[in-house]
Amino acid sequence: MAQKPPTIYQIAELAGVSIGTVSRVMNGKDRVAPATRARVLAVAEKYDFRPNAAARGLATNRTHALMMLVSDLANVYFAEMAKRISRHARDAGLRTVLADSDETPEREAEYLRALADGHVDGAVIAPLTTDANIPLYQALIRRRFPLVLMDTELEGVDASCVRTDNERGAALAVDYLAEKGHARIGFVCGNIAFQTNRLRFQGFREALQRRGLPLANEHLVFNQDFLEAEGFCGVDSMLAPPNRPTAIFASTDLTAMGCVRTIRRAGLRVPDDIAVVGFDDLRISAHMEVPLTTIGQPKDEIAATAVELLAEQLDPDASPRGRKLVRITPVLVRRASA
Amino acid sequence: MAQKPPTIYQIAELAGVSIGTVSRVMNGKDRVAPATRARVLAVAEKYDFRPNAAARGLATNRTHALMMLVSDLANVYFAEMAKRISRHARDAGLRTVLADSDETPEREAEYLRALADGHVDGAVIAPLTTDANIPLYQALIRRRFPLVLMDTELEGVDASCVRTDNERGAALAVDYLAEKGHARIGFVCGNIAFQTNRLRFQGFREALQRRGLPLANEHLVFNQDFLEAEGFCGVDSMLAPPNRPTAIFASTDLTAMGCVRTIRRAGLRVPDDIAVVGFDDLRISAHMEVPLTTIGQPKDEIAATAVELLAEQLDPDASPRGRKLVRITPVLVRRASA
DNA sequence: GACCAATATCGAAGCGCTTACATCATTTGC
DNA sequence: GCAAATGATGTAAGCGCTTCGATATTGGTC
Repeated sequence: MAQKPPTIYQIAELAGVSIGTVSRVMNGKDRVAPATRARVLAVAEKYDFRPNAAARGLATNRTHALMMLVSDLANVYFAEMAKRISRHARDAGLRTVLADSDETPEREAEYLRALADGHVDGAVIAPLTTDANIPLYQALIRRRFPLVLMDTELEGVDASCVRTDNERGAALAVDYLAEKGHARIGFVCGNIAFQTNRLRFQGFREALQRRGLPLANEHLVFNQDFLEAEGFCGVDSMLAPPNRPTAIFASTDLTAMGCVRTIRRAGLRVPDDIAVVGFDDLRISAHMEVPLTTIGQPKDEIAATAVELLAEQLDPDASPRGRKLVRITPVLVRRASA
Repeated sequence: MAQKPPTIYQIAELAGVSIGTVSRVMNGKDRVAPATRARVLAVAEKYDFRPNAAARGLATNRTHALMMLVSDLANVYFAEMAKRISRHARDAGLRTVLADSDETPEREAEYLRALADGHVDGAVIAPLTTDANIPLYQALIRRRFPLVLMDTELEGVDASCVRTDNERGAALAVDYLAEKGHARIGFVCGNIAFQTNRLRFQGFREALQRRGLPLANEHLVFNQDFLEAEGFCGVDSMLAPPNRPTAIFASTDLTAMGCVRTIRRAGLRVPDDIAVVGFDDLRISAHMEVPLTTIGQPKDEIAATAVELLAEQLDPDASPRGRKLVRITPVLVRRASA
């Protein structure tokens, strides 16, 4: 076990002041005579004094930490987001406590409940797309627990939310493809359990309609299980010659990679025979054998906004909480696959 | 801001007992009359009572949290490890606080120093391979702060450590390749700044010697910058016909993917013209266009061991701390690339 | 030089828990 | 039946900090 670090009492004693004064210099809010401040600081430095987090938390009811709850940390997208959230949180003076629900509502519930024990001040959550935990979310909101939803909104949960404008992103993809002359565009959907993917499909369909482009059922694939995350994408079904699409929009880069792989294995070329557009712009997407053309989520903007929205709610003297929905506009990233 | 949750006093009052009793039933260690326990539990349940973490921490000097410090959370390998660590930690009753040093010693130092403020009980750290922060590590050890190093050992830091047996892994790769008849085996090293990669190189060279296989300088590439992480791997240089290697061992799957890509772009086939073996066995490695043959790190075993080693140190009545080095034996995963 | 407003500092209460010890009520053993 | 042991619960002292009201000090002012 660790050895006892110095407490505020010892520092006060050593600096010849009261603990109140030490506290004030450590927090730098109140005025303290420059000489005193210097003396205290010197002692604190010398003994490597760090105010105990628990004691501070108990006294102020603030932990300076947030929980980041995602459904699968090993998913590249979430990993990238977690990194960014934790960086922005740090810049805002907050630590990041990690929580991975492993795509199970039970575990998500567990973490949601744990929020009440006060080990964090608030949470940034990429919720599972399921109704199971809606009541828990609502309870948190009712208690005015600081909360920001990321990526997916929750029906009946009046929380702030940041997400990419998925519908718009899908439209971007369709427009790009259409302008390149593609008339038969297929859609391969990542795990349909995610709201994100559903919205992308919706945006896709609408964009098609807007342009008067047809959508054949056999040009539509919906994935369900987690395997999709690795790019088993079921695109094979639409590769048969007669009515094959000339382009495919995949609702996720991971899915898109699966498509490219399958298409090439079938002896077809990307983008010559079939063009592929993904969504997300993961770090690795630029480095595939066929660098992926994709709809890029401005990840850093999303992360920054999420932390900002949370910080707002954390601010004790802020205006009354208003639900905010921030839609971030995605961007077309042209590379080789389309 | 959040609304006040109930305290132990209110629960005690409502259940008609003293706070001591409530505390005892919440912690379940001491004996309490079954009837009383039931009553308290009922009240606690009804009011959704959760003992305040800060107060608990202050009283017990335990936070039930660990810090997981890595150099880049968006690196797939670390993301996978973080997920696993956090799962095992959770199973051991610990939360995981995330820290990403972004590969800078300064930030690493910052987090190392933060450990002293007691917001976590211990740390699992994948250290940067640099001498810069050795003194900080030593200071932590001196204070007997619970610490487990992951993946890389630190000269002069007497801490427990779990890592894959990198030398052995490299030997595995060489042996496999040699037995397949390859005599000219090249080596492409991931970021040489990492100890991990250096050890893999060392193991590679030794295995070659042991088998009496030659190692030409032009069959050796060392990467330095972070780009390597995405698979820019500099393998092009050894693709010229006359003395081209027939197989390549890449010290990282990410690097191996870069190799495969480059090789195929050059119009050569993997594994027919050049076989490629990677190291790590990432989740995506199985799903590349050419599924990667690789040396698999038993990630879950590493994570479990790390948490275990830490838990040992956390246990107040454990035997005196002894430094432990646990080497996990990697495993050859045969797929298509070699 | 007395008085007042600032300014700097002290002192103590309190944050919500755990836990050692005290207390009280039962049993048990003889 | 009574002392002692045993078990259940209450009590209160911290844990290390923040913060608010009280106190001490300083420097102008007239």
